[in-house]
Amino acid sequence: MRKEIKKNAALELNPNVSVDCVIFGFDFDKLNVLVINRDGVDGVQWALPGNLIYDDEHLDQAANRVLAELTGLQHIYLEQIGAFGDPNRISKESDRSWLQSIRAQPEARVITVAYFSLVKMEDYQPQASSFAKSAEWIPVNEIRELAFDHFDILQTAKSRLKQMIKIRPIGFNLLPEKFTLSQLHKLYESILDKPLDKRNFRRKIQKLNIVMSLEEKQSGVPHKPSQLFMFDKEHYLLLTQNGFDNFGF
Amino acid sequence: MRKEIKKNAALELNPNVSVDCVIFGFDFDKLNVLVINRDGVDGVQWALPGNLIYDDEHLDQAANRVLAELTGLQHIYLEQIGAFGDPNRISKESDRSWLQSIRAQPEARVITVAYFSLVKMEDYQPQASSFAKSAEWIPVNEIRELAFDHFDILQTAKSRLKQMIKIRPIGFNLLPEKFTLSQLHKLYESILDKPLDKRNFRRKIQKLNIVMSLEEKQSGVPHKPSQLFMFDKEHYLLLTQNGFDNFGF
DNA sequence: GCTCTTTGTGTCATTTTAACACTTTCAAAT
DNA sequence: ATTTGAAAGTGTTAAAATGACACAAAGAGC
Repeated sequence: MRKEIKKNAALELNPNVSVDCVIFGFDFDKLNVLVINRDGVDGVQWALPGNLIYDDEHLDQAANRVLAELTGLQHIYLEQIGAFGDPNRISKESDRSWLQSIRAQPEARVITVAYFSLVKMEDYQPQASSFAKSAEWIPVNEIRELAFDHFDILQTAKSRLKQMIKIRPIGFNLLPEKFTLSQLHKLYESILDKPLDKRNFRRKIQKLNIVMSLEEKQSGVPHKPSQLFMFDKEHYLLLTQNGFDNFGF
Repeated sequence: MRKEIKKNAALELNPNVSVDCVIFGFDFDKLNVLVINRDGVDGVQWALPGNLIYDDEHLDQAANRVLAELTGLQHIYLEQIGAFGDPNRISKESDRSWLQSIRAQPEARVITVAYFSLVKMEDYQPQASSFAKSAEWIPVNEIRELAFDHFDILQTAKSRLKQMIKIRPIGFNLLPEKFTLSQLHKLYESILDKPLDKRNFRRKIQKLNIVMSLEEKQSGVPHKPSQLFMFDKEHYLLLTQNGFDNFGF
């Protein structure tokens, strides 16, 4: 596996530019992020899935490819966060030695372009491959440290997400087709990291016209079953494109 | 001049990563952007000030350096917009031939990291140097075409600015120390590209507590002189850091 | 049929918004 | 001295949005 990467690297990997992906997933309780454990690094040290780009590759494509290679996740809409590139970003010894083992030019200055996305956890069982020893969902709030400058990137992604939630609808990507308003509510609370009044939340969501109530209810739950909803794709997309001004909580 | 750059390039310029700067200025009437005309390109074709980074240089520093080298503008807070890097971004023949004349590796794949900033036009008289044949303020709305993918970058910067104006105070960087509310009003209209009700605007601004009325008035104007204001730096900075939720127009 | 758990719902006081027009002040021209 | 032109400055009102708050309904399991 690693050999194949090295071979390509010799041909066309750009030694100076990499991509890293922050993939958020929601387990109906809290936000999680997809991290990998690198082959060849002792002990457990999580990193965001990322690697060098090819010379003739669009950045967005590179992000999708790298994510797929390391975790198996495919067909995900990735949105750019920005470029990170402290020339001294390789400060940890474990990062340095790992690069020695995997890169043709381990000392090269690297600029990394970070991407993020929101996905339904249930639809994406991560499958580690390439230099990823494992790939797992970890609760965002439990993460204290990551390889390279990945912790910074994660923080930036989190705050970008908080910002985004106020100007665009979010949820379509994080929830299953049919969902309850309580789940959506919990999702917003997880992202904003604060409690939201249930009734006011429901009022606001309904006014956006992005959810359609189904005829169907939850079943098998040991309490009053919840009404199920779907997103109204047309309105949802419209708001995604145009954004909205006043959705502050 | 060009020779000096080439020499440094041979030593440590990173052939794959550049920075570009979108500098907005306000002339009390409309938004302008700072562009250069490149030496060695026939006719007039504007470009954003930008160039390759050095290998050991922070991205932010590189942006500041390049901006200073090309236009003379210094000590400006630059904020990152993101990375741009279509592998086919060099589509125009003029761009290609210009790179041939100036770069050690003119065909190299380049990722550019874009920055933007807001400045007081009066404080910054651009002084072209290095490979910039000229450097000028051009009204944003008159720009139809730029070199490379700079037009895309400009569009992104504009929309980022529109977004930013809703969550942070803006003006401190674009207006002189003492200014009138009408000037601030016009600035907001220029950025949002739509008319705003005068009374409602003033009410909103006052409620933010970021402006302090001075004892002083305009003089020499052929109409009722305007009250002068200053920004209340403390409150202004506080809001810059914390942002605000509801400042939609 | 009792218990447990989560769903689902309305009101009211306060704040925010958008729409709207006329008087004041100065410089310049007559 | 008077007039003219041009921008500054100011308040009200109706409609909409916000935030705070509590209890009945529905199902599963025992």
